[in-house]
Amino acid sequence: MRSRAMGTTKTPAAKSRRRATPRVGDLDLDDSVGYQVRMTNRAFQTRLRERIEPFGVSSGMWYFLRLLWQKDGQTQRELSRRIGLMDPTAFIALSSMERRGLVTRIKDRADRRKISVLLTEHAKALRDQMLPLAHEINAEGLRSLTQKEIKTLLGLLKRIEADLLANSARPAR
Amino acid sequence: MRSRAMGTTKTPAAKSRRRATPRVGDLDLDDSVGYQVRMTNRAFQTRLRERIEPFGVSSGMWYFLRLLWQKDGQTQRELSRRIGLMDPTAFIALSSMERRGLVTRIKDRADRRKISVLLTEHAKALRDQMLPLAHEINAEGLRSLTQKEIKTLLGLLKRIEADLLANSARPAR
DNA sequence: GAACATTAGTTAGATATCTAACTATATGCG
DNA sequence: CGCATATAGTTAGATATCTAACTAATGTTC
Repeated sequence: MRSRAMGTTKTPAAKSRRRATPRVGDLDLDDSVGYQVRMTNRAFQTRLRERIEPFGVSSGMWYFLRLLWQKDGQTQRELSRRIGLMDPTAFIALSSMERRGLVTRIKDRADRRKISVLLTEHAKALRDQMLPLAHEINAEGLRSLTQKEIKTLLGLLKRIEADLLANSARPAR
Repeated sequence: MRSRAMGTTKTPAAKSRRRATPRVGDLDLDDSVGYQVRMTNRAFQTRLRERIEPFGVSSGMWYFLRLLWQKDGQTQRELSRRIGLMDPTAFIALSSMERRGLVTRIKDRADRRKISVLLTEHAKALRDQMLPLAHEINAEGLRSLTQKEIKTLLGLLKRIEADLLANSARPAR
């Protein structure tokens, strides 16, 4: 367990000089939603990586595969927008996917700026093996939660995300 | 809005060839807790980065600062454990913090394997300016949530994290 | 007390992600 | 038409993070 109220107990090591700055709110990490979201995310990422690496798929490729399994032939821009990643990130992920033989990229002849991303037969075949993994990881992480709690959680997280993105300094992507 | 049920509606663009692989559970990203946690985390990270970069502090350094503001002079290992990062990650973060004049590192004379990390005066002075930022970001992200909802959220996230880490393939860190 | 095991830190190499700035193509408008 | 603007993709460079393998110091055990 992470200790709480660390700021107020006088541990031996924290001795003498501690009175230069006044206590300012002190926000314990245990009570920080941002911190906890980060930790939970890392736990998910770690499990995901463990499961999918044996298939030669990295965690960065996973969400692209899932979108492409739903609808093949999307452009890089469409994919990056849907996943919520910046274009360069998508570019790198898709390049490495091409190198690993998961996708091919062909120029759109109607609009030559666009590039359609197409699954290879190999990547298509992975679908039935790999989609169940998503269920497994969810089952593992959510096994102690009721359906109702899951709905609540998703709702709360979406509200937070929306609120954070709402008054962005930047043009909201 | 991200579209749901994309796998079952026939969008014009999805035309002809779509019948190679059978439908297997299809898990929409909108309903995936893992995905949503990831998105919410990214939103937090982005806001955090915007706020703290002007102070010459990167998001990776932030959690170290917060721990050190609570208790100065911890070892790298203690810090990485508390934050939940691997040692090399902490090493890199602390090295860059040293380069930027936020911390100094001195060898423990009793146990010369250990290195104590100490805040510089500059980093100590940042505390009062920067801690309020954490409140601001929380306020921004959580403004539509009640205290009760926040408690619920934290509880659910911690349960998920614990469940995911519980039956880890690896020795649980 | 010498051999083995553990602990703290580090190095190396991979992936994931961002911002900023660039190229190429397409579109719109006077 | 021809220039200005917008869009799709790319490149460059920074940070964050991981695993694996290494060094150095300490602790343990017979």
